[in-house]
Amino acid sequence: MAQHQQAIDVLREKGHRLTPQRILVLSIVAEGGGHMGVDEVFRRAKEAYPYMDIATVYRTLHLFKDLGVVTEVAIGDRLHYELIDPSGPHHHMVCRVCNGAYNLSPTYLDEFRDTLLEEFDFEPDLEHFAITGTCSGCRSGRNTPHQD
Amino acid sequence: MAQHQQAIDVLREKGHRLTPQRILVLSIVAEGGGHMGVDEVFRRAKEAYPYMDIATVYRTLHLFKDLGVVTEVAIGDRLHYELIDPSGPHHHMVCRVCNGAYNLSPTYLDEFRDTLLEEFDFEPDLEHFAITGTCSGCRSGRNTPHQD
DNA sequence: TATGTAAACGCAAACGGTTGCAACTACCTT
DNA sequence: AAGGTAGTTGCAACCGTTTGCGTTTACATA
Repeated sequence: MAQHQQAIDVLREKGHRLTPQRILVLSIVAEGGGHMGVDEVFRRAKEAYPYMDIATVYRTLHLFKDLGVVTEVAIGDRLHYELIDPSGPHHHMVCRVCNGAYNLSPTYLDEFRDTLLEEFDFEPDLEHFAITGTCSGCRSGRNTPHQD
Repeated sequence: MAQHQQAIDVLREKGHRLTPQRILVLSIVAEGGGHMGVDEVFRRAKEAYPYMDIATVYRTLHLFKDLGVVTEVAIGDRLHYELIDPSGPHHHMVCRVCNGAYNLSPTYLDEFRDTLLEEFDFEPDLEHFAITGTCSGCRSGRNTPHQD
């Protein structure tokens, strides 16, 4: 535990209340390791505390995102959440065949951002950004497709 | 009219039925010029044919997308549709302040695609892809924000 | 032109996500 | 430690979108 202690401190500092529901959601996201879908967070939260409401999960995750303690990642048409990465921000590549997710350093997008700024004076939002595509294994037919 | 005659031919060739509803939706999207939200398509369709159902609009737009006669563009959290551009595919830059949309030539993303392929053997789906950000006018404070 | 059949429709129910509201509670003040 | 209050919760209603299903209809065939 205490992997997310600083996240709790951020809550306090910004004047938000430390409710059991918030601590529960935070610990679930923290323990999950990678990014986690809302349904998965809700399922685990309800296991621990049966009165947990899905609206509370959504509100809590949005709050954490606004406070910058979790990052929001669009995978397919669903949003996933993960504890902010202490090793710095990164993007995601998600394979639409096997659903595998890979991290991508922001340096690969920096060049693209610079081009849009120079050419069009347009500042793109590329913060927490998932690129869908087909990964190496699935392109070669080595992987078996994932169902869900 | 007949701006979308070839789209109708594609329907016939692929063995789909030419229903009045499909022709209506197609002509609405074609006449709209730029990209159009589902609600706008539905509103206009219902004006012309009051029995029109929202489910039919969704199914029809999805069919047109699969057939490649319209392109689907995510603007904010809603999908918009436009007739396939005869001058070739393009991406969109959408300003999150004023909602303005700008076309972007694929050449700007080609380099990025090549990098991902070379470095990770990952083939990104960048076909019809909208980049959110802040446009020139809004960055300088010249524009007034759009409400909706 | 009449007939048969699968495709497409309209409707209603269901889905994931958001919002309004009354009840509750974390936390500040005393 | 007790009280007051604004922030938070759970519930239910709602929104945009999708899906299941019985009915209708476009189109192939005769």
